[in-house]
Amino acid sequence: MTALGDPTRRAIFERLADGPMAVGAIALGLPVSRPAVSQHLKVLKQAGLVSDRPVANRRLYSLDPRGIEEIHAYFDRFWNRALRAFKTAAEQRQEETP
Amino acid sequence: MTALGDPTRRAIFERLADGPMAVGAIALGLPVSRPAVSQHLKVLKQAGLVSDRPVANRRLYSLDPRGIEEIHAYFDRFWNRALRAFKTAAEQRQEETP
DNA sequence: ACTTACCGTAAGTGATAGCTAACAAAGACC
DNA sequence: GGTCTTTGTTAGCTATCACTTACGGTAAGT
Repeated sequence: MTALGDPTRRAIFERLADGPMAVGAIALGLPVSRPAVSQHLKVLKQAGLVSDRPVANRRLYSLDPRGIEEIHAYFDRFWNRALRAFKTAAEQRQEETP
Repeated sequence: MTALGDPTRRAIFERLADGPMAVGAIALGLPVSRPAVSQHLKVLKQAGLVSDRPVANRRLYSLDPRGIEEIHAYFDRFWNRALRAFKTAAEQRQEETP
């Protein structure tokens, strides 16, 4: 969650949604250097959001389903809790002004 | 999205999921000072994630449904895109090794 | 074996962000 | 009116972070 706070990291993350990519391909089209992308990928990997596998000369990075599922579930729970809070708040207001 | 990158801000955000709260009540129980909470709330408000209304001496902060819905929709789209990518990747692998 | 391509890591730098302390403003209560 | 409470704002400091440059390592191609 903290890993997605940086805009550049989100850009990388969204880019990977279309499929696996090599580091150089990601850096191309981003306004930062390739080592910067490497460091961001390291952070995303430690956060469990991406996974990498070596293929020939390069390393292909892909999204990690488990990390995404984790965030997805987190926001689902949160969304429900917020809805309950709104509901009870609405009920209380209705009791105040009958 | 960037607003939820900070852990303290997420703590405030999760705290507000149980219902509206005043600034002092939020600061109580957090390891930061009250002005820090005020600044975080300002950021969250500018991000459209919380809304405030004055009640007597204090200001009650609540979650903004629109902001939450926005993030929820974002992750839903992202989740679907990622699933499509995984599906096509699996199909390609199956073609490679028949 | 040599070169080229691709990637990770270390060191260093500039900037941003979060925090505290101090002050100012507005309402409630005597 | 005076005091207390609650909150927003500012200045200043510190630490963290994102970035670039430079280097080393590995695999493919000649």
